[in-house]
Order: sequence, then structure tokens, then C-alpha cells
Amino acid sequence: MITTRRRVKRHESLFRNGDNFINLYAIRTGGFKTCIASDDGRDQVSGFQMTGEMLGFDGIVNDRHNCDAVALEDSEVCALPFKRIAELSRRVNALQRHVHKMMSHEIVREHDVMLMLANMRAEERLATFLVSLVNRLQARGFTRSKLILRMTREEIGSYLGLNLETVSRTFSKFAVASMMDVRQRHIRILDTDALRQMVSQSEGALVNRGVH
Amino acid sequence: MITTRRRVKRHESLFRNGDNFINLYAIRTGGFKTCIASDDGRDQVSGFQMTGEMLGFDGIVNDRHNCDAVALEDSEVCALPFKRIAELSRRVNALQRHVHKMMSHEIVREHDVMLMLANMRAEERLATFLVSLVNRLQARGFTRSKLILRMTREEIGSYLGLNLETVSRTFSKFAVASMMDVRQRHIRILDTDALRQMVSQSEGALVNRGVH
DNA sequence: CGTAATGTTGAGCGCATTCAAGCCGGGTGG
DNA sequence: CCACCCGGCTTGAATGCGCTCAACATTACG
Repeated sequence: MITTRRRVKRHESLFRNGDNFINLYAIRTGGFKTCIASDDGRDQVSGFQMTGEMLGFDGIVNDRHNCDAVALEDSEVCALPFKRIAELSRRVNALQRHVHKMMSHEIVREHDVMLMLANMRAEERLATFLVSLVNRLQARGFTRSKLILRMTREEIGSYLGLNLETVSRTFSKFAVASMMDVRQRHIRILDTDALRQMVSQSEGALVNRGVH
Repeated sequence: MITTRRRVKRHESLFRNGDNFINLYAIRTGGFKTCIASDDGRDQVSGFQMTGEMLGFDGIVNDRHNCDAVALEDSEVCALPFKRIAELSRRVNALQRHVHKMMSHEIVREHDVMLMLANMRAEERLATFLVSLVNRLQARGFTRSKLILRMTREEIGSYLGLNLETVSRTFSKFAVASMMDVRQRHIRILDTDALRQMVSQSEGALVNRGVH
């Protein structure tokens, strides 16, 4: 299959809302955010994608990309012409199944985000975000106790439906509760269990740990 | 293609979270809600589906359904064996494209819900919901000024990330503002433009119309 | 080294929630 | 047929979480 490499520098975009949809992209190194915008100008980070993950499924329906994909750090991607993928998947069953599963997976992942946005409080949202990040890093062989955030507080807040101050405050709360060490974008997880608990805890949360 | 009809009575489920994934479903008559649940028991309405729409894409990724689909009224569906769809779409290009587009469409639709949940205030959320409902009804040949809601305030609230009281209060506000007539589940839209404006209005909203 | 971008923290406010009480309307049984 | 009941809906009052606005600290970067 003919794939072409492409480098994208930090803050540059891989594709933009309205661009013709030609390729799906597989991230080889680096990371991206995808942003959607509403009619009246408000915009939102709809997801963060890291090494090994795919990008661009939103473009299929209208043959145009439906969001912006912006590199969070210098990155490299493989461009996979969707027409070729479709052709091939007519002959290669495994590929067809894989494409279906990737898209279905994206749908399910977004369900989870909706559940978070509709039901969770700030602490739970941030905990959910961090657990997800750590899990994905771990799956790629990184330690699960240390991570460097590639995105700003504002971007995290946008994704979580919070504003940047609330994100910052919540990080501080976690630090006071000795759940983690927070030095700007350098995070060290001290109490993984506490963090995991916080994800599926309907009430109380930090108050139970004596933090206000 | 071998499709089988199936009737589902109000409050019965078409499939449940954890069920083996076999079929996609096309709704012939009636309507459904899909519900997802988090580990700790909280659940949420992730979408409403009506006549002509498809159901079940979330099941592909794990070969099990990932949510509950519950009929909001007595309904009838076509069960479409996904294996057959996949087979056929290897030979029929148009079908392959259609499947891809339906899934991509679902992804984009969920982006919009995320944007709503993360950024909008109660009035805007409800307005967005009603406009979407009316548009879908209109596309099926119904009037765009009158509608009967098939779901409770609680279900609407769950979908919109609000509680039922807030939904009720917001309906009342719309009524006071003469934007619509609200009699329980019977809604008559009086001022479509005002409703549409409210969807993409970052601030002010009803206050601008003298309602508090 | 200086400047701009990013992050932290505080104070006050407002919107949606929570808790509570009452209302409506449709279905059932006496 | 009417009284009753119960689920769904409405409305009110008080609370609190996250937002806004503002000041300051820290870091990245030219």
C-alpha cells in the first residue's frame, strides 16, 4: 500500500475543517488535538491523539474534514489514502473488519466522553482524563507513574468542558491530597488507586480525603 | 438481502449492553433511546433515534452491544445481519460507501453533542435539541411547527446533561417568551427564528427578550 | 535577559442543582 | 361514571460548584 510520510511541526495543522478529505492518518510519533467549532465561533477540543492512533474518520461522511487537527509537538504521520483503504478492504477481510472496528471504537469512545461531560464533576473529569492518558501511555510501554502533558491547561479544560482556572485548581487539589506531584506539565502519579477511584465515585471525592 | 422484521413494544429493549452483536437495525416505525452506563451506576441517554434512522454501530468494535436500546413507543425495526452487510459491501461499492458514511456521520453527530455538553447553557441545549428534532421530523415530511415528544423530561435532561427540573423550567421560559406553546409533551413552535437564534447565541439569550 | 505565554491563586457571582411541595392527566377499580 | 392513585410535570427556595475577573508567579523562548 502506498503510504506517504509527512512531518508536522508543533502548532501546525495536519488538516483543517473544510479541507478535502483524502487521507486517514496514522500517527508515527508525536501527538495531536482535534478541534471542532460551532457556528457562533465557540470551539472545543474534541480529542487528543497520540503515537499509534488514527485520525480523520470524521471526514468520510461529507468528503471534507470536519475538524482541525493540530500538532501538540513536532510529529510525524503516515497518510493513508482512504480510497485505497476502501479498495483493499474489499479484498482483504481482515482490513475491512479493522476499519469497521476502528470507527466503531471511535463511536464508543465518544460515548464515554459524553457520559463524562454530562455527569461528572470537575475532579472526576480530570481524573478520568489522566487515567485515560496513563493507560494509553502504558499500552505503549511507558511508565504509568510519570507523564509530561503536551497540552495547555486551556486545551485540557476545553476538552473536559471546564475552564483553565478550574483545571489548574483541580490539579492543585490532587497535589494537596498527595495523589500526585504537579509541576506545570510534569505530573508524577503517587496514588494510582486513589485516582482510579475518583473516576467512578459519584459523590464526596476529595472531601472524603480531608481536602477542601 | 435477508432482513427480518421485529416489533418492540414501548419500554421494551431492542438490545442491551453486553448482548452479542449480530445485527444493525433500521427503524421502520417508532422511536428509541440509547443508554450507556458507567461503572458506578450512573447512566445517560446517549441519543434518540427515530423512523428511518439506524441503530447498533457501537457493537462492532467488541462484538457486543455497548448500550441499551429502548423503545419510546411501540416500534418496528428491520434487523440487518452485519456479517451479510460486510460481505455485500465487498462487492457493492455503493453499499460500502454508505456504511462508511453512516458511521462517520455518527462520529460527527457525537462531536456536536460533545460541543453542546461542554459549552452550552441550559437554554441553548434545549433549543439545540428541539431544532434537531424538528429538522429530522421535517425531513420525514412532518410539519415543523408541531411535535409530540416521545420521551420524558428526565430522559431529555439525561441526554442534555441537565436534570429534569431544569428542562421543565427552560420549557416554561420558552413558553413565557412566546417562542412556543408547551402542554406537557405537546409542543407547538411559534417562533422558529427565535429558537434557531438561541442555538448559536453565546450570551444573553432569553434575557434579551425580557424574560427572567 | 526581557518579554510573552502559560499557570496559579483569590474573591465574588450566577446558573444549575438539590430538596421539597403541589399540580396535572390518564388509567383503574369500585 | 366518578374517585382515587400514581407517574410525570411544574414551581419555589436555598445551596454550591464552577465561572468570571483580577493579580501575580513561573516558564519558555527569541
